[in-house]
Amino acid sequence: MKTRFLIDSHEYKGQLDLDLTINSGQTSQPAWCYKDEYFQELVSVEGNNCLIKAKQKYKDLDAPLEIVAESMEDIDEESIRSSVMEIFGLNDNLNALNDFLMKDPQLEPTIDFCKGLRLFKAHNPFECIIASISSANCSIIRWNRSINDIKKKWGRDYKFKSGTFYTFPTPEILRNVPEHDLEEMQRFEDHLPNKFIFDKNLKSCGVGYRAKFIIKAAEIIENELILSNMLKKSYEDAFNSLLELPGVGPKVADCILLYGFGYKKAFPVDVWIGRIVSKLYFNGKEIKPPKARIFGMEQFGEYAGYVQLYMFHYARKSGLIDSIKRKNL
DNA sequence: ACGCAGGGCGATA
DNA sequence: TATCGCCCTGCG
Repeated sequence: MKTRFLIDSHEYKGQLDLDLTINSGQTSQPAWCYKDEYFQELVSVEGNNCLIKAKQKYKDLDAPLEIVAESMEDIDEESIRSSVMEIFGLNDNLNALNDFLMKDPQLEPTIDFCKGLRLFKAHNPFECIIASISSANCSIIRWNRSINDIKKKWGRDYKFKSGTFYTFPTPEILRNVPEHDLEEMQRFEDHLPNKFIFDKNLKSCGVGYRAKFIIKAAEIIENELILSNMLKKSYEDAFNSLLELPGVGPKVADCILLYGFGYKKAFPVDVWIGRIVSKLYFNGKEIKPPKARIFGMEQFGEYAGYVQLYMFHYARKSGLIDSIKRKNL
């Protein structure tokens, strides 16, 4: 089945910069592959895997969003549309957000730098959890590569004209993956082919010491059905239950809640957000992450997630980041 | 080359 | 309860 439709800018509130949204390094999933003018990714819609291709028809933040969807099964166009709206944050009212930002002199300057920037929501919450664990103490390109490696090695492959795409493996698959090459080798016992290359273990995906966290987290998630219960929980309960997962501390938990489950009041504080908050709201006096998190949640309320996204992008683009290298805070 | 950045964890006081 | 050294890899 192949479906093509448009989402017009009057169907959502505010603008959309698709490129910026996909490539702003949000900890939900790796950036979508860009090919033949479309951003492309394999997404599960109503349990069917479906290639979604997205582009803005012309270079304008109010341009209609063109969607092409390809799948084996027939999938209701409305379902695809609502998945796309969710993934690209099109249900968020950026006009209201701008009104909020405008009232705060520290945030008002972010508006010009972040036009059309939306929360890039995870299409697969489990992938988002593993991506967030992988992202700890790690650069964006590195965890992006790790997640793509994991998909290639243990996901199901789907071939389309524009290339081969992979699902993210389920928790039951990932929990059984060898942690390192030694373990991979041991599983072959004495059937080891000569000249064998050990590249189907977690460490070979560049996740480093996080490999055991990932395997253990996959095991806990499979056993305890964290995913389906998550949305019924209050933010605080969901936060605390995520902290039970190995490799998940406050920052990673907030990323999972924000990008994976849509809790917009989450305010993930990494070193940069910590420094930016210190600079903008505490005269440069160093505020430690736990305090910065509470401050952000109280100060920005339901907009906290967006404020965090906008602050970081603004700081990168405006040169603020260069001026807050720790020494001259 | 080689030292540092990045978040979480477990040990320390 | 706060602080510190370590985990792994890419980059300057």
